[in-house]
Amino acid sequence: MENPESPATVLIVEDEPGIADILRITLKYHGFTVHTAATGRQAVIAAREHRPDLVLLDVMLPDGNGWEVCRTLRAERDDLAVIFVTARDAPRDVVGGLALGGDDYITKPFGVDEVVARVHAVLRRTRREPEAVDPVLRHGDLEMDEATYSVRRAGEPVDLTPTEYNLLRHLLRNAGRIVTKEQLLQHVWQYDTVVESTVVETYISYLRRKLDRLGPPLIETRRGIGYGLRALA
Amino acid sequence: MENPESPATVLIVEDEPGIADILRITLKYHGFTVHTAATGRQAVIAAREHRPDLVLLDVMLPDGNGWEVCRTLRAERDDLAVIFVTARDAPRDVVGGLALGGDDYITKPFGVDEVVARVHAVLRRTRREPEAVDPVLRHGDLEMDEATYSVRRAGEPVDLTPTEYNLLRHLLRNAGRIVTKEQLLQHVWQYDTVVESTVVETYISYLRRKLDRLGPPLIETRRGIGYGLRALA
DNA sequence: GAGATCCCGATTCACCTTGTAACGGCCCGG
DNA sequence: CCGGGCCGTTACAAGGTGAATCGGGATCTC
Repeated sequence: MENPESPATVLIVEDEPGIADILRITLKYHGFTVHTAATGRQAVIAAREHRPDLVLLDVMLPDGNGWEVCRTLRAERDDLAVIFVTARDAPRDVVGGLALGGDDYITKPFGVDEVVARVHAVLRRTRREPEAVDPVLRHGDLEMDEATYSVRRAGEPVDLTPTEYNLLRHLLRNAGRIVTKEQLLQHVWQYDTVVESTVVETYISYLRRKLDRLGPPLIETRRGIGYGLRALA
Repeated sequence: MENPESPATVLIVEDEPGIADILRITLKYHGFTVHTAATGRQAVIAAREHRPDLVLLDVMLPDGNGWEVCRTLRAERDDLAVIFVTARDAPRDVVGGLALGGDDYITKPFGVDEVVARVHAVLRRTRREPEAVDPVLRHGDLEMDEATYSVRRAGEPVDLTPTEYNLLRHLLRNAGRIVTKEQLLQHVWQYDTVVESTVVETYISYLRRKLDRLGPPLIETRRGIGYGLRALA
C-alpha cells in the first residue's frame, strides 16, 4: 500500500456531501490522511493549512468552477498534484482541465477502486516514488499485469472486458480472503449502483467461463457470504 | 477484545425498545460504554454530549430517515464511524446508505454475534487499531480462520455451512466453558427465532459428524446443562 | 450502423435450514 | 438390579433461500 512512515495527505474539494463522504471513507480506509472542503474558498484555506500532497477537485463548485481553484492552488505550490472530478457528460471540459494543470481526471459516477488506483498512480508519478511494487498480480497459474491490462492463465492469454477485469483484480487483491457481494458492488461498480440485481453473480459466471477453460475451478463460492479465490495447493 | 484502558463508546439510535435493549445489553456485556437514543433529535444531542466512537443507526426513525442523521453527525465529527441497521426487505437503500457515508450495515433480524463482530471490525478500521489479534481461533488440533471462513482439523479442511460455522465459532470463543442451548440460540441464531425445536441438537450433531471424522470427540455434552469443547489433553 | 458490452429478469438448480419422529442411552426410583 | 421416563442423538423429508446461467434489450464504442 502507501508508505507507512509518511502517509500521503489528500484534500477533497466537493460540495455534494454524499460524494465527499464516499471519497473520504475510501481514501481513509486506504491509509491516506484526508481533509475536506466544500467550496473553493475553503479549499484554498485548507490547502494552506494542511499542505496536502494531492487535491481531488470537483469541477462544479458553488462559488466558481474548479479551474480557477486549481490555478490558485498551483500558484502557491507548483508541485501540488490535482485530480479533477467531473460529471460524465461534460467530457469537453476534461481535456481543458488536464491542460490547465490537472494530473488526471475522474468522471462521476465513478467506481471506488478506480479512484484509489488513480490517486496512487498520480502520487507515484509526482512524488517520484520508486516503482517498488511489482505490477503483476499472481495467484497460482493466474497472472494479471496491471501495466498492460493483460491476464494470463497457464501461460494462455485471457481476454476480459473492463468490468470482468476490475472484478478479477479485486478478487486478486483480496486473495485468501472472502469478499461479500456488497463489497464487490461497492468497489468494482459505480457508487450509484442500486442493489436488487444479480450483476455480481452474472460476472462471476462470465469470469469462470473464461478462466476455468484453462484449468481447475478458481473462484470459490461461500454460500451466504461471498466469493474468494481458491486456496493454493 | 477491546482496548481495556479506553473502552469504546457506542451510541445506539433505535426506536423499537426491544431491539434497542438487545443491542444495549449485548454491547455492554462486551465491554462497551453504551448510550441510546430513540429519535434523530435525541441522537444528535446525545452524540454531542457523549462523543461516541461509533453509532448504530436505525434507518427508519420516527422523525425522519437515518441518512440525514448520519449526515448531521458526520458534519460535526468526520471521524465518526456509523453502522446502519435496516430491515432485510429494504435492500435497495442499503448500498446507497453505505455510499452515503456508512461504514457497514446490519440487516434485521440479526444474530447477536454478528453485531459484535461488525462493531469490532469497524472500530478496528476507523481507530487504526493494529491488526494485533491473530484472526485464527485455535483449540487443540482445530483452527478457524475468520478472514477466510475456513476451518481445519489436524490440517484437513472442514467444509461447514454458515450456521455450522457460527455455532462452532461461538463454542470456540467460549472454549473451556459450558454454553447452554438457550445461549447458543440467542447468540448464533437471529433474535426473533422461536424455540420449540431441536435445531441446536441437530447442528451439534452435524458438527460432530464433520469434525470427529478427523480425530477424537471434540464437543462435550453436559446433560441438562449444555455443550462445551472438551478440555485439551 | 455494427459490434461489443453491460445489466436485468426468469428459470433452474443446489444446498441449507428446520421440523418431525424414531431410536438409544442415562439416570432415577422402585 | 430392573424398568420407565427423559434427554439427547440422528435420520429423513419438506420448504425456503441463495446461486448459476441464459437470453434479450439497452447502451456504449468505434
